Amino acid sequence: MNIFVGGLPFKVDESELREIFEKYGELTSVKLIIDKQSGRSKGFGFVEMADDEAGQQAISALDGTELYGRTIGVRVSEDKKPDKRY
DNA sequence: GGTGAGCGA
Repeated sequence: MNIFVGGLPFKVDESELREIFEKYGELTSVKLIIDKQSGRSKGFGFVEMADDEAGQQAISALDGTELYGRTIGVRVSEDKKPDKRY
């Protein structure tokens, strides 16, 4: 399941994001959005978990919690691509 | 820099 993660401190990277969510289940994908203008984190990212129930638990456990002094927001992500058929 | 939505195989 795809998960949106916002409110991240600009100091975290994909490796840290992965470690955080891996505590609740196996991850299949981790994407931390990097601003190409500055090369730094945009403060949010996406995490895909192998198990849907584990993803729900991760959202419930991590949403509203603090990370490096910042309160993060974790939500379910619908899709990253509109459509790829034609 | 802040409540945010990814762009590559």
